[in-house]
Amino acid sequence: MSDPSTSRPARGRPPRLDQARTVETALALLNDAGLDALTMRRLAEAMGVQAGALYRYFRTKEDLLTAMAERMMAGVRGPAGGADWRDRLSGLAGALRQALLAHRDGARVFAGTHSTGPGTLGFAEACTGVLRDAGFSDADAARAVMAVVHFTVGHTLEEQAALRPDGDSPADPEVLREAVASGAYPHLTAALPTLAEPDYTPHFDFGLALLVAGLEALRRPHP
Amino acid sequence: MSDPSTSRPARGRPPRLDQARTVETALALLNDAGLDALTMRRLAEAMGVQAGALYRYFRTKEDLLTAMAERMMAGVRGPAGGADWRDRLSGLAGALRQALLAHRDGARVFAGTHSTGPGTLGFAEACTGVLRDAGFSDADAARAVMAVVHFTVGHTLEEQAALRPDGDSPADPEVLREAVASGAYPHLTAALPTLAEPDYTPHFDFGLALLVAGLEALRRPHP
DNA sequence: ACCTGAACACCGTTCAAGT
DNA sequence: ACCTGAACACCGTTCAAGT
Repeated sequence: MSDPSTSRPARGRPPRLDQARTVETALALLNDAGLDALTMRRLAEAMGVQAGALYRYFRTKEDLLTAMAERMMAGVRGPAGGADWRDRLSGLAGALRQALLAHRDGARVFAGTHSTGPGTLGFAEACTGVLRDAGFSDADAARAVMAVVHFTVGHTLEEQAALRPDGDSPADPEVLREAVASGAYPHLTAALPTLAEPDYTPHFDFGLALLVAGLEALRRPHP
Repeated sequence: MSDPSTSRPARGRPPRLDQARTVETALALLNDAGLDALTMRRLAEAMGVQAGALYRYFRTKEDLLTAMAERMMAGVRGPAGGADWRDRLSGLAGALRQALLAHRDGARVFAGTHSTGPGTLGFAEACTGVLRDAGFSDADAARAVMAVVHFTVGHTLEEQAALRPDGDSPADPEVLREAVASGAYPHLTAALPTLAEPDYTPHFDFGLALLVAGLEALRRPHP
């Protein structure tokens, strides 16, 4: 029952690779080049190794991406325990958004994987705890956490997609402005100034406030 | 100013390919094999043509995926105009979810593209119209539509990911059950029966109701 | 005008062989 | 035990040449 990380005799040459350093390098490569350019070969090159060597530490590329998502979730914390449940939940959702924004294509990596590591589960545990402690039922707390996470991921997916314009085709708000100029979309025309806003934080805060207000209404059914 | 679809002399051999049929075939292939197996070569084979020929109709694979997303959005309608704004908005969000669920990996295709076609814009116009007609400000209507769409996409992404289990690794709820059994996640343990629920419709309805209730609260600030 | 055939520059993954 | 080298079975995309 000895801890292998301290007691293993380290027979043979010390490895040039390990999971943690590889994940860290992969996240750096992600930031530099984006998800589409993150290939096993390029990652191997960054580690000074052949591509095949990576498969001693990750069964598939998907496993690597899952480890990257788990690493992004490690250390995602909301405000301290004293705060109001509304602020704690909003804080956790905001911290999730920031964690995804911290790496290029972070939301895409997160949405494309299903980590069950301590970072991811700890975050879900914290969110659920805030709502259960606030008096919500187990089922309502579970569903509310799902709603908040799904909204946050959906929002950040869009935010990061808008963050890096297409290169060849014109930016999204431009196309929208043009299409709307035909006069066929009067409501979108009115909404355009807000839709074309480059700062996504107010959009996120608005949606999150909607969810929180909805939860509040759940507890005071008769206004 | 003649309509080219009727007046073009059709010189040369009639084309064996066209955009609409190709998109239709691609959506069928998507349903059969999933997004990862939808390659230009396989699509070409299904159309009885070489892969290079597709590039006469779609500049890139991304253009094809965008056309597929636009096709999925065509004909997405909510309930008729008489209904209450709450029901109309919920109906539109539900119709969006159903449109994404109608094709395997539909949410992934939608989230990965940015159609500015009439189907997509028409849907956004309808959503915005419901809220503006209900008296919400242009900015609130715009942000509320974004929140509803982002929640719906995030939710359906998860729903479709859960829909087809991994093959090799055990299903997600199973892993969750195991991790939670360690006792380190008391709140998740309580939430587990709901989180592991295979029917996602109640989860969707709950999140959507939260957003709608939040919008209601926006109009009656003092309960 | 429309499509073929063949190529280019890549992928993820596997595995015998070296050290 | 750890990594190399080389291969396998693919990709998206381009483009001269055929019809």
